[in-house]
Parts: sequence; structure tokens; C-alpha cells
Amino acid sequence: MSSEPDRPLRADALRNRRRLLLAAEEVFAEQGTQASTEEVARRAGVAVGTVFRHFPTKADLLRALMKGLLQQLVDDADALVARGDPGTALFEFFTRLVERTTANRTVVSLLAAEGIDVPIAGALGPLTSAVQELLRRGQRAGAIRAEVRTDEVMALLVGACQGALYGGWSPDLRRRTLGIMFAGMTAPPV
Amino acid sequence: MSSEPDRPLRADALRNRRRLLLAAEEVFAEQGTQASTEEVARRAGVAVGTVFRHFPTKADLLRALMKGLLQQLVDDADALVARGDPGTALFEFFTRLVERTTANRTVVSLLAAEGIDVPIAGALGPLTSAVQELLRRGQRAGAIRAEVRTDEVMALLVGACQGALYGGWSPDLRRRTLGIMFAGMTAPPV
Amino acid sequence: MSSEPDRPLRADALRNRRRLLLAAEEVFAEQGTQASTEEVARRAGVAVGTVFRHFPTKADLLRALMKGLLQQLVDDADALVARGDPGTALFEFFTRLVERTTANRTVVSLLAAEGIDVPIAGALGPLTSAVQELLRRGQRAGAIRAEVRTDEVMALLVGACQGALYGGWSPDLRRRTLGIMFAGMTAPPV
Amino acid sequence: MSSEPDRPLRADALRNRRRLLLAAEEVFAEQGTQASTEEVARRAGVAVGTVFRHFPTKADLLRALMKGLLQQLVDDADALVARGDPGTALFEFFTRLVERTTANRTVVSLLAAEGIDVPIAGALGPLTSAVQELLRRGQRAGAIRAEVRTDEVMALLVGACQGALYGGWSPDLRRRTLGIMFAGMTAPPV
DNA sequence: TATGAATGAGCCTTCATTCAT
DNA sequence: CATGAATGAAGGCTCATTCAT
Repeated sequence: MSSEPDRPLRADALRNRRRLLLAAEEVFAEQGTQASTEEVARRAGVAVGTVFRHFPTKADLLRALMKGLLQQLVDDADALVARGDPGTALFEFFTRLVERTTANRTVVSLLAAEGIDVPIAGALGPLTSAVQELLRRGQRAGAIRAEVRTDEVMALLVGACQGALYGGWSPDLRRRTLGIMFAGMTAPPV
Repeated sequence: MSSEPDRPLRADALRNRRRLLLAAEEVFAEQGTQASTEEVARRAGVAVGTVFRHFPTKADLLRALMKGLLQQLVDDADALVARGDPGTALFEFFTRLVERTTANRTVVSLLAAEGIDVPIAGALGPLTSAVQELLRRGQRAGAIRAEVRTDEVMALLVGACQGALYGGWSPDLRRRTLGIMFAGMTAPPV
Repeated sequence: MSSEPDRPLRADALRNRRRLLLAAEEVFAEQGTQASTEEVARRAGVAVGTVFRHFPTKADLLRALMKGLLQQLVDDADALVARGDPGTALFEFFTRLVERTTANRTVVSLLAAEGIDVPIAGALGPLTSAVQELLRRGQRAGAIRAEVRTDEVMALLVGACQGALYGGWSPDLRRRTLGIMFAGMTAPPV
Repeated sequence: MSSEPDRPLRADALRNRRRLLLAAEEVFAEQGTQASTEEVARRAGVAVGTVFRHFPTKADLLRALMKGLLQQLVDDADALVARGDPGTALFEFFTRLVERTTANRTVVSLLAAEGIDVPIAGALGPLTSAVQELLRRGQRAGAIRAEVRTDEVMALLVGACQGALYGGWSPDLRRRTLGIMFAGMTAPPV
């Protein structure tokens, strides 16, 4: 599910790797990316050395984490492509993502991670593709204006997540704020 | 302009205070709030001790910086309230703010500052008031839907800034993304 | 002998812990409790981080040191209780303690440590008990007056150590000064 | 009264000097000699620069303070020499000094000042002379044994002060502890 | 391979002392 | 002379990373 290793690992090593990613997600979600590696190790029930054996650098750990999280998003989007109502699938995706972000700051925290030079643009590729497909279907279904492009949608997506995170949106505020974004994608431009 | 001191200072002290805030803005904009106080001092051309004489704590420096930056935003908004076209003033404000953020990550970096317990909600008060006025006028001018509330607008504002910052919006992308937000505020909801 | 760790440690860690306490005793004895942690590390031949791994705070190090030193005193007193001549054991204890203090200001320096909130009164408990027993035996042997109480004896003990430390008592002066204290405990009051 | 300056001073400078010594006594009594020079200045109602104009070094300030305090003790002792009951004057002096110390840690704090290399032994000279005289008279009056020497008495004095300071002697404990010292000076040795 | 102790650069902050105003 | 801002050397402590066990 989350971020496969580069090469086959012994069963216990693989288990540790998974535990670590889970623990890291928790810890960074709670405390931001400044949380210490020690804390991640503690939460995973291993020693620091183990963290560094699996991820030679804190940045590597963050990268792996992000890769896994992005994959989940892609899977989510793909599922909506496959089974969702074309007219609302994109909006549904937005809503879910923001909901998740509100409760879990990891994705955004990672996007915002200042010290880690993850080639985000590149890593975002697969997610962008999935969103593109959702967008295309929404447009075909007549629910979204034809001129809307994928990069705007991605921009809105990131903005919504960040805004939700640092603004602490309530469910109601979230609904109304996204409502405006959705209306903007539907209606003719100003 | 930016964050007045609590008490009258000698000419040289005042000059240093200003230099410090300027340097801090630069440094934190470039490196995020984790940049060292030492670096701020170096950039300002003073010794560390001087930073701490003016701002007893790093958090105090960040607070002062934020206060000044917010004040600039409020002034900007107030000017638009006084002299702008009611129908577009709010949108104009959005655009300017995002433009500035794209080039200067400080505001956003501060909003996102995790370690600093700035009473952001409180400090945002005056800005919120100014935005509220811009919104009200836009609504009176018939350019913005009546149901749109201030908190959604603030949410969009923060989201736009954050998105622009971490997404690295080009001028074109910025125009289109904000265009969707504006359309959403103008048009009837989905 | 001196201040056991809370939990089992690896051989090398234990060795370092001991080295640290030894170095700390030396350093604080020479320079007082204001000596830097860095200096303690240097003397112990380790890096600062190691000091803080063993003792999260300078105060913790001082506490541990004091605990160990007090334990030595208690052991010393207990030995005199078990094997000493009841009539002179208490005086013997006084003499030994002061002798040691003259050469090693640590105990006193710690007692006087102003910044460290060691619950001295509490920590002194076991020592007080041992002294009490020495006193009782001295009284039973008819060598010390019945009215003398433990707290006076402790007060004299502390005073003697402090006096010896800051006065730099010579062996002869020490003998005569303690002689007066002992005479005071033996003879009827003025 | 307390520590005259080396050369004549302007009226205001003299006033400041006195204020400073008073403030320093207060501050160091409360917080020990580690209290900051800034705090002394604040308490005296002057700027730091003024402190350093009068006392080029913190150590100089402490030295001056001590000189003044010692002078008070000497005056006290001299008064007892002149007007006290020979048989009890020395004991009276002990009691007063310890009483004062219990409430005011300055003298002792200074004696214990680790960083300041005051030639205490030398500075103690006049006090020693006065004590010597008190002792001599006590011995002539038959109240103190002939073999007791001045240095023992000084040693007991310092010990009593230090003990009282760090032990926090209650009035009762003080009486009993000094009682033993006095008995020891009166009675024949063990 | 896992452990967890050791390392050491770097951070924030304090404070005696100097010096421009 | 007084003022109080500036200096800069420490000091305590953290934490990513390395390495002996």
C-alpha cells in the first residue's frame, strides 16, 4: 500500500519498514515535519538506528512517506474515475481530500516541508493524471466549464488543503468554501 | 510602516530595529522560520545580542514581523475600500496579495509557523474586518453573491496564498486559478 | 558505589556514566557548580551530547552527583555505627567528613548550589538517620550529653564543612576547631 | 558607613555610589552573587553604564560591598569591646552575626563567592583583630578557656554563618547549636 | 540486522563589558 | 557624568547521523 522498498527485504525488515512509515505518518501529522527522528522510532517501537538503516536520511523518510500518501490519493482518484458519477466525481475527490487533510496534516505538511527538496512537481505527476481524467469526465458530463485546465484544478486543490489545514475549517466552512470553488468551475467566468 | 516599537527609541536603536525587521523578513522569506537568529543578525549587520535586545525571543521577532506584515495588508485593503471600484476591489485585493506572496513567502510562512504560538486568529481580526468591508461593497455593487460570507472569503484567501506559494504559480496560472474563485463568488452555487 | 543508573546500561554506557560522574566531581570541586557542562565532557573524554544523554539537564547531573556523594557519607557513618567505638564514633565521623571536604569542595559546593533545586532536606534524610544513630550511641556511652539533639549535630556538621571549605583549615586548625565542637557536645552547657 | 570611594566625588556621583551599594546588597542577598549587574542597576534606578563607571568590574562591586559589610561587623565588635560584658561579649557577637546572616545571605554569599578572588584573609584582618580582643576579654573574665585561639573562633564563626545560611536555622536551633559552640569554648577539652 | 550510545555542529539565550549618544 | 544600545563570548540543550556492540 504505502511506498514499496527498492529491493526485496527479509520479512522482519519489511515489517519494520511498514511500521516506520505508519509511525512517521502519525508523528509528522501531529507535530509537523520538525518532529524528531527519535520520536518516530519510539512510536514505531524500534531504535533510531533502524530508522536510518531503512531511510538513510530524514528527507528520505519524508520522501517515502509522501510517495505512499500520494499513491493513496491516486488510488482514490482512480476509483472515482472507474466508479464515480462523472458530473460530481471531481468535486467528490476535492471534498474527500480536504476532509482528510483537516484531520491529518501530513500531506500538506509534506508539501510545505521547507527543508526537504522533494521534486514535488515530478512526484505529483500520477496524481495530476488522475485529476486530469476526473476533470475531463466532469467536462464531458457538462458539469464543469470547458476552459478549466488541470493546472488550475491542482492549484485549487493544494490551496484548499493548505487553507483547511492552517485555517482549521469547520465542516460547515469547508462546505461553503469548496462550494465557491465548485461554482467557479461550473459557472461561466466573471 | 512595519511594526512600531513599544516605546521611543534612540535614533540608532530605531534604525537597528528597522534593519532587523527587514533582514528578518528577507531571511525568513528565503529559508522559512527555522532560519537561525544568528543569520538574521548577520544579514542586519549587527551582533546577535542586538537581536535579543530588541526581541527577547525568536517568537517575539516573528510576532513583530507578522504584525507589521498584517498591517500592510490591512492598509492595502483599507485603501481599496476608500478608493477602489466596489465591484472589483475584493478581487483586486486577492490578486495583489497573491502576487506579493508568490514573491515573498514570509506571510504564509508565518501563518504556517508551527512552533510560534502567535494568536493568529486574533491578529487576523483587523484584516478580516477590512476584507469584510470589501466583501460588503462587492455585494452591494451586485458583483458578489449575497450568501457569500466573510469566513469563506478568508478561507479562499489563505488557500490561494498557500497554494501559490507551494505550487509556484505562474502569472497565467494565477490569473486562471483566481478566476475560478472569483467566478464562484459571482455566480450562483452549483 | 556512586549513584546507580535507573536502568541497566550497556557496558560502554555504564563506563561513560561513571567517567562522567568522576569528571563532574573533579570539575565541580575545582571550579564550583558554575563550571560548564562542556568542561565536564572534556574531562571525561566524551562529547557534550553524551553528558546530556546520561543527564538530561545540568541539574540532573548535579543531583546524581550529590546522591552518590551522600551515599558515601552514609556508608561511612554506617560503618562507624557497626564497627566504631561508640564513645568516639561520632567525632570520628565529623573529622573524616571535614578532612574530605577540605580537599574536595564538591559536597559543600553542592549543598550551596544556589540554582539547583535539589530537595536537600529530603536527600539528607538517610545521612541524618545515620548521624542520629552515632549520636545515640555516643550518648549511651556517656561521651555526649543527653540534651544534644540530632539537628544541632547536623547543623554543626554543615557549619564545620562550610567553614573548613571557605576558611581553608590547616590540619592543626581543624583539630582545634573540631575540638571545641566536641567539647561543647561533651561538657555541660554554659 | 559603607565602603568609601578612593577619591572625592561630586555630590550626585556619591549619591549614586551609595544607591548602588545598597541595591547590590539587596539584590545579591536575594539572588546570590550570580544576580546580573543589570538587575543591580535597575534596583538602584540607574543605567548599567553607571554601575561600571563606579565599579569597573562586577568583582570590584562585590569587593566594595564586602568591605562595607565587614566594616559594619568590625564596628559591631568594637562596640561590644567598649561597652559589653566581657564574659559574654564574644558570644553576643556570635549570636548577632548569625542572626543577621540568617536573614541576609549577603555576607556569607560573598565569603562563598567563587568567582571573585577577594583576598578574604587579608580583608578579614580588622574583623579578626576585633574578635581577638573580644576573645581576650572573655578569657580574662574566666568565661573562655585559655587555650582557645583566635583562628578557631574565626573558624567557628564562619562555620556558624554558613551553616545557618544553608541549613535555614530556626531561632531555637540557632540557640542550641551556638550553645554547643559556646560550651565548647568554656569547658575543658574532651 | 537491530540496538542505542556517541558524536558534534548548531540553536537560542544570557550577561559582563564597551562605547556612541 | 549618565544613558542605554551594541557587542560577542559562553552556556545549556537538541537532534540528525554514525558506529561500536
